Amino acid sequence: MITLEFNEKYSLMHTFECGQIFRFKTFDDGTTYYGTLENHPIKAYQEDDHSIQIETHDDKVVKPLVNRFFRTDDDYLSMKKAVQIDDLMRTIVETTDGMHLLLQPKFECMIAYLLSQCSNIPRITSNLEYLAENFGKKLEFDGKTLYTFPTRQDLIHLDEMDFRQMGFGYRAKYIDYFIHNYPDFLDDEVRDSALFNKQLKSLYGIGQKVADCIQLFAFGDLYLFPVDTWMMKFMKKYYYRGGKKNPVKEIRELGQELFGKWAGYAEELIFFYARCFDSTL
DNA sequence: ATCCAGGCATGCA
DNA sequence: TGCATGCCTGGA
Repeated sequence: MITLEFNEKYSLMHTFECGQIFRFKTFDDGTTYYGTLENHPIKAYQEDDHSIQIETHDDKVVKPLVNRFFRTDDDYLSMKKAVQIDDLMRTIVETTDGMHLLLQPKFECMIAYLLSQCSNIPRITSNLEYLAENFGKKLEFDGKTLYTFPTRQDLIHLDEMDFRQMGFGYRAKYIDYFIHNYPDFLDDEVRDSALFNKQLKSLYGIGQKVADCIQLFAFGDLYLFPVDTWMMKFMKKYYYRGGKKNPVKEIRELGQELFGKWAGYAEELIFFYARCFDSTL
């Protein structure tokens, strides 16, 4: 048993349901979630508002992984203060209270966001689960059957046609290309954030939005403000006052101006709120 | 049924 | 640099 304690509220449900991650599942309406990290089974349980408990098969090995994954070192209270720039943002912070960003395993995260374009959460989830169930490792844990996400080596024998048959559609060629042309820069010890963003965008199938999501969710660059259709609708309605038809670039920059180094947190709080709590969008 | 999703590459001004 | 178009496919 591993206990993670926080000064602030930590909501497992908000964290796993906000839309940043796809393959953690609850069977009890949001108190307990099951998933995997690397080759380890993870059961996460909401103990109280400020602490969660993790069960796995090897606490000693998994402890550093969950600390990293659940971002236990984030200065969440400073983030909340910084992001509450007006009444609307105060409402959003209150509504989504306890939602934390995660630091996701990078290979799975990259596949997930390559699959995300013109798709939706249920479909992305089922695409990822198909990969896990067919090419990952099966783990029995706490009465549940869990599947690890496959490594690149586990998928290297597959090609575009295989991925098309899995229902990936035109995204199949991006997955195929990524797996067979895995770039060295992803494993560089030292990263320059701006350069890294360009390097990601140079990959086949990765544009500004997917690059920002990968860099935010799997590499932890919290200042990024990914702009998808939800963010466009939200920002046009509440903050963006330009007149351009397709102001993705300006809205991305506006997000960074408004929320600074916490723009990534702001984006995810807004995304969750826009999708689940604002019926006018 | 047509239309559109959590975008991107491509071709063209 | 900016904009239009096609892309797989499942769900409304």
